[in-house]
Amino acid sequence: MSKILPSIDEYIPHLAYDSVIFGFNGEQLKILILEYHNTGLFALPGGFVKRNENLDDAVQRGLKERTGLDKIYLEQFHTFGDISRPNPAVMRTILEANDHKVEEGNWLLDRFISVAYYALINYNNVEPKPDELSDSINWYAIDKLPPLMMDHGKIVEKALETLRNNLEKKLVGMNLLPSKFTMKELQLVYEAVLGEKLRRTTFQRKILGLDILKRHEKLFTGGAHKAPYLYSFKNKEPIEHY
Amino acid sequence: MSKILPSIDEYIPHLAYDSVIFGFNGEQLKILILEYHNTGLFALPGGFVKRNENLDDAVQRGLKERTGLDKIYLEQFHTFGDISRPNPAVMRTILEANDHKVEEGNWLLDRFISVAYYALINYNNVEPKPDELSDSINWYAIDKLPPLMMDHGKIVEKALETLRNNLEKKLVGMNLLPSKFTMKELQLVYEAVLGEKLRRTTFQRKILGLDILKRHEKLFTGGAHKAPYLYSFKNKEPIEHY
DNA sequence: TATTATTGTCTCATTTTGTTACAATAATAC
DNA sequence: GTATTATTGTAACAAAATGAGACAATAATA
Repeated sequence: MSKILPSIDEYIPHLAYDSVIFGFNGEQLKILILEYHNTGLFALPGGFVKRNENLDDAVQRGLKERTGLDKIYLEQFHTFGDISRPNPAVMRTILEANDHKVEEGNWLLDRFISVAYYALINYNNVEPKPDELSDSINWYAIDKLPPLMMDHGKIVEKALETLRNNLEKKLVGMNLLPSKFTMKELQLVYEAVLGEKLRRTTFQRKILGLDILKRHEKLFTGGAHKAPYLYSFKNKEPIEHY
Repeated sequence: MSKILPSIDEYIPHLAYDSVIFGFNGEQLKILILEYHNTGLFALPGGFVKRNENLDDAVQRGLKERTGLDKIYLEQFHTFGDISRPNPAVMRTILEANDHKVEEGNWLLDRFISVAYYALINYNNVEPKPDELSDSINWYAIDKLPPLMMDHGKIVEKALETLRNNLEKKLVGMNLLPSKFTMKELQLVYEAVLGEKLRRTTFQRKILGLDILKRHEKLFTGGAHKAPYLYSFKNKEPIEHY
């Protein structure tokens, strides 16, 4: 059972990252949360930085291991560096629940500074995979998160705040939707992120006014009503077949 | 001459901070830049984080040592973590120019991840003090910076970008002006930060509309014209006597 | 062919912003 | 004193952006 722990020789001590991975299921904004074996502890997916690895690459690597997704839109939003934030007791609990013997002074029990990133991914492309210490990884709606360990609750809060503030600017980098989408779907994303309803006509006019969308064929869903157009972002190659 | 180098026992390895300290002289935005002894190298003021010290506190401490200012408006804006960023040769040059013998493997020559902060301070309250390794610290206008070492040029760029994006929101935390100031002075700050001229009447209406200013007595400068009012930010105690 | 739900667009009201104008000063020159 | 000058505070109107509602144009179904 007991796997090999990350070694201090391979990683930079005292430095970690945590990632807030946002996904969208069509109506709600969700986040990927890990649950550790036999501990009842919930946490953000995180990891360590190799000694010869760029910080950004370390996060991409962790994200790929967990979601299978490559070259994801990632944004660093804050570095958490209070002394109070790490909790050796929590770390020890996690490790021991996994049958690791943890000697006093193990680097994993030290103080950690954590660089936090958020990612916007397409919920449907993803097959979440737990890491060695966790028994599950699941999507949770942002208003129904379990209590998170250490300061991970604060990290999520700050991620959401940053995302809300930058929504306009980050629209284009957005990966929450498939490459072709309807105006309605885009509006739902906005509403899920901002947490408020928007007016359809104003929203449509504003988005079209930004001149960042390319219009494609119509989408016939079988509903008894006029069919909406599909759009894609001008700066991205749309994948054919919706 | 040779002072004692910071010891690995006291500080967290591989972790540093750099600060972009903005000041305003009435017309231009300036930044504090260090010059290292006998090297011709220019750098941002930075430092290390003590093992039992909050990250934010470390930056406050460094700022206080360099400017004498306490409890400054500081904002963390990015963490720079590329492997290419540190340059052991540069660090060795700096240390050896200060008559330090640097053994191979010294922690100061390692890779460093740097958390970058910017500060907004009142130019006139400040008596910049160089640190042990530097022979001078000076204000430089943001469009006339000397070539900075390592990635410090990029750090400044990103600081400016962040400041411009957040100007509205950070207005209140602003310390670029004395506690009482005229509308004209405030407009000059905006123009210096944004790098563009603004229209007087629109600016005035907009700022007053935010309802964050308290109006005080008039300021008589001796000019042959109507005297402007002095204002202060509602959330800050104005210091009497302009 | 009528009905229903939803979409794209138009119109008009409201709000915000851009621009100009102008009266109200503080000093100075006469 | 009184005219002159530079700058400020604010009003007034124009232009642009946004809010809110109306409505015709569909895709299905009854």
